[in-house]
This record gives sequence, structure tokens and C-alpha cells, in this order.
Amino acid sequence: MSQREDLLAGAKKCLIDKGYSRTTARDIAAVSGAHLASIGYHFGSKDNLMNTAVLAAVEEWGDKIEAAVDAADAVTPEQRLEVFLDGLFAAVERDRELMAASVQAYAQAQFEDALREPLAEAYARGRRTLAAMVLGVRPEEVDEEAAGSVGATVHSMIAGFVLQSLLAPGSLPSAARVSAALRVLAGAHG
Amino acid sequence: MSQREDLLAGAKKCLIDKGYSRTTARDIAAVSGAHLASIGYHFGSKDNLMNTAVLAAVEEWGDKIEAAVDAADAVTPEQRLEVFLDGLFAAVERDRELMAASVQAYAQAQFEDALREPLAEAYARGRRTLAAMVLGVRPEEVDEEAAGSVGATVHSMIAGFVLQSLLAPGSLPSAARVSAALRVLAGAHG
DNA sequence: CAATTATTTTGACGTACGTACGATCGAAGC
DNA sequence: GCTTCGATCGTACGTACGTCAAAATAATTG
Repeated sequence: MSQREDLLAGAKKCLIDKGYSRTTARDIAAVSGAHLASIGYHFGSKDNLMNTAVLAAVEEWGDKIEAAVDAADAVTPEQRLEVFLDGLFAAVERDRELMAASVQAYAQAQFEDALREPLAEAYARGRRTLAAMVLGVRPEEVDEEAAGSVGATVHSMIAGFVLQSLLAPGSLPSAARVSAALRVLAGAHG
Repeated sequence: MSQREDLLAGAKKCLIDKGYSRTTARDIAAVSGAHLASIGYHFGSKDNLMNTAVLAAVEEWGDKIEAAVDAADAVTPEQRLEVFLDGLFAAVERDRELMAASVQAYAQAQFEDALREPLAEAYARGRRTLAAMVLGVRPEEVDEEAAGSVGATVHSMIAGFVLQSLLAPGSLPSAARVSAALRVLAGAHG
């Protein structure tokens, strides 16, 4: 493994263990086993390395969501959302670290355009994917209206559950209970 | 205004403008007009001051949500969720800074028990309040089951919409569209 | 008004930070 | 075998950091 890869892995680990801004260049060097000065050589600056690590983590987390979507696509439309949530919640518990990194990403994105823009783009893409799943169509067929309502709502729910799980591990409801809750919510203003 | 109050206000401002960890003690002193050493005198340490500011911001944001709940309580149960979301989304756009601070809070909470515990508690309380609103009962009457399903789901949606709004301002759907989306979601697995 | 306590101000200390510079190494090219 | 070039290493510079001790001032109390 090159020092470049080591540094990136180390930065991700630090991101999870100490957070974005509390991570120092020396922390990354120590954790990765790479040399301090290699950060500048390979990434230009420590902040640049951290941004790269943050985006990589968010992308990985996006892949997990997509895997849950793919699994849900195999079942009937009626079961789809619940199967998806089951897969998602399992991933949430399993890959806690990835989500912790994602929260760091959102927090930092407010101060760095280099983070906010790709994150906003990923968010928009996610909405389409999720709307497509729920509606049972292909992502390209999802119109802006559906992405901005159904997709945005599902995506928001996910993000919120992730936050909740980080704050109070193990407190997530089952997918079945979320389904029931959605019926209550839909009924409350039908 | 005492320096204590000035410092707290300055810390909040820095929290919003520069983020939790990027804020230095000298930043706070400069913004607040207070003296550097007053931080130690009044708050013991800079971190302690920042934690106090973070919790104050989250509490303020909680008050906004509660105001939206109260407003929604005035209408019929059928309109309630939609009216609530209308009020909430208005608050989201109006008090963007409070939400930005809240995101900082969640990001930091992962590394400081002094933040995570009160935040988790506030989260739990919010779930009850929201479940009570949707179900049309008083918060004390909400059982654990309802708080953990309906309340948790609504709360997650809110948190997600907040994140979305921070990432891409102005991209929130209207409350009516969220309502429609919820009906779609409930129907997708009925 | 004197005495005591609370707050503000000054100044500085020690440390940890990010980054730059040149030396060193190792493999590939001719 | 000498050169070249990308990568790694050792080190040190300048600076910005949080905190503290003590002096100065303000407020409170008897």
C-alpha cells in the first residue's frame, strides 16, 4: 500500500475517531504510519486530504443505500419500502462509522464549497433513486416533481433516522413500525 | 450586558460562522468584544463555553419546533400535520442559523458526552411531542410504542428536511407535497 | 468609608499546529 | 553504472493556540 492510500485510510479513521477539525496532520500520520510530510506531497494540504476522505466516506455510505435499494427492487412494490428500510437499518447498525463520517461531512459542508457542492449533488441523485424505487420506475423516468416530493421525503426520513441512531444507538424502530407510522401519518390528513 | 452574556452570544455567532472546532478563543473574544481571559473566568474553558453555546442553540431550535406544534394544535387533526410542516418549513428558512448551529451540535455530540446526552434526551422529548400532535393526545398520554414509531418517524423527517435545506437552500418541497408523498409512501405498502 | 468580593484587563508561557525545504532512497530508463 | 524522477524522510520554522497568574478596576457589603 502506498503512503497515499495509507493517508487516505488514516484520515477516514481520524474523521470517525476525532472528527473533522479536531484531527491534526500528526494524528493522520501516526494512525496511517505514513510520514507527516507526505500529506503535503500527496494531497497539497491537510484540509485537502480531509476533504478527500470525507467525500470518499459519503460515497461509500451512498453505496450502502444503493445496495439496500437494489435488494428492495427484487420484491413486490408493496413490500418494497419495508424491505428497503430493513436493509437500511441493518446497514445503519453495521456501518455506524460511515454514518458518523457523513455527519462530519454535513457539518463541514457549511463552510467549504468544495464539500457542499458534491454533497448537494449526491443528495439530489439519492432523491431520484429513492423515488424510483418507491414508484417502481427507473431513475431516469422520475420527474422533478416526484423526486422533489416522494424522493425528498424518503431521503429526509433516512437522514433523520441516521442521526437518531448515532445519538442513541439501538433506538431505531423496526421497518414494520415505520410502515405503520407512515400509514398513521397518511391517514392523519387524508 | 455582562461579558458572560457577550461571550455566549459571540460563541453562538462563531458557531454559525466558522463551525465548532474552527472557532478559536480569540475569535470569540473579538466577536463578542469581551476579553480573552474572561472565557476562562466565566466558563472555565473555551470548550465549555462552546458546549454551552451549542446547547443553547439547540434549545432555541427546539422552541421553534414547539411553536410550530402549538400552532398546528389549533386546527383539526386532519390539517394538523400539514399546518405543522408549513410552520416548520417557514422557520427553517427564517432561522437558518439556528439549524446550522444544530448540525454542528450533532457533529460534535459524537465526541463529547456532555453534548450527546442532553441532545439524546431532547430528541426523545421531541418524539413524544410530535407523536402527541399527530395522534391528537397530550404528550403524557403518548406511550413508548407511539413515541418510538410515529414520533420517531416524524422527527426523522424533520431532521432530514433541515439537513436538506442547509445543503441546498430553497429546495424544500411544500407541506402539501410532503403530505401527498406520505400518502404515496403509505400506499406503497398498504 | 473601609473592607471584601467579583469582574475585567494585561501580558505572557508553553505547546501543538500546518507547512516548507533539502536530504535520502529506490526503482526505471538508457 | 550513471542519471533521472517520484516517493519518503528528518527537521525546523513561524505562528496561532488555550490557559493561567497577577494586576487593576468595579461592585457589594458591613
